[in-house]
Amino acid sequence: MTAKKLTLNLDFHSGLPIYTQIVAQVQSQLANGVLQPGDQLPTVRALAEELRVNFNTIARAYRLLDEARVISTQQGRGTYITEIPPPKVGKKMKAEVLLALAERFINEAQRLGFSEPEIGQMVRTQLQLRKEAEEKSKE
Amino acid sequence: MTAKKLTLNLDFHSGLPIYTQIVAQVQSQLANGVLQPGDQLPTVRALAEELRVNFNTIARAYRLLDEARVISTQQGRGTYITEIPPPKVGKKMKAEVLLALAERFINEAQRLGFSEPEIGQMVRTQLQLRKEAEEKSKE
DNA sequence: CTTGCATTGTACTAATTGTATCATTGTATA
DNA sequence: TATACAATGATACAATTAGTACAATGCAAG
Repeated sequence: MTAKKLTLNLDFHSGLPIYTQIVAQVQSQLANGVLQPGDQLPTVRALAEELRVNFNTIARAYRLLDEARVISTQQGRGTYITEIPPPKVGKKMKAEVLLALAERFINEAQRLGFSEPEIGQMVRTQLQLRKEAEEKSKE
Repeated sequence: MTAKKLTLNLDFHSGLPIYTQIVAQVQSQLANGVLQPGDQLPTVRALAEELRVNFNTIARAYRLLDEARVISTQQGRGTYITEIPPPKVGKKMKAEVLLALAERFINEAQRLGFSEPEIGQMVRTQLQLRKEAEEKSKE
């Protein structure tokens, strides 16, 4: 078993759902390089025991991360950080698709208590970071 | 689970609304140190049964305390005395969650072939629409 | 190579908890 | 008394987490 330790810090009284906190921290640790592509995450049951929560809560977090292509969960095998960044296989360039995505994102953020300015600021920052990263990689 | 006992003394003939008495006594016990930040309060139903009152009355009291930032009520979880010490940690974690949310959204949009300017434009548009809707509803 | 079993994630359901909405009650006041 | 309004109650709903059973995978024993 080569699963990483995955140290998570949950706040049970923050008003944020456990599964949301897990998703956030895994993505954060991936962005920080603490987690690397190919790393195996703890099993849903192992992490559940460590965090003292039900393993379905972990499964829910993993499912969200899987849907976001951040990790790959495989029944009977385990869960791994996705090896290659998601392929850009855009074919439906329809504005409606992007609109729906944006609405889902904004709704979820607002549901969790974030204000519209906060949301806008975060998106601007993230897009700017990616833009800079692209320019740097071109050199 | 670890909910405090929360001994309240209600006077049903004082002319003071039940929910007002609950609010006052919770605040009083917090000031006295009987209740500590992080403590979990009884569920609305448990406290309602103990006090022989409808649980909506408890919910109303909890809602007022929540609006006063004295407690944090969380659907599906419970209600907790607000943690004062780690405002920094709380903020940091919230930022992390929003960041993760934004990253998921942007990743998915890019995976579908949308460009960064397109994504930014869509979010700006949606936020602007909501802002206008809010202002209109205020009139 | 096959079989059995342990490990791992999945699906579905149940339980727990707060929320929203409207109805009822009771009381003050015109 | 009639009416208006605040307090409380009833009911249905939504969000989160937990429980249970199952399916896929891999590995080791035979």
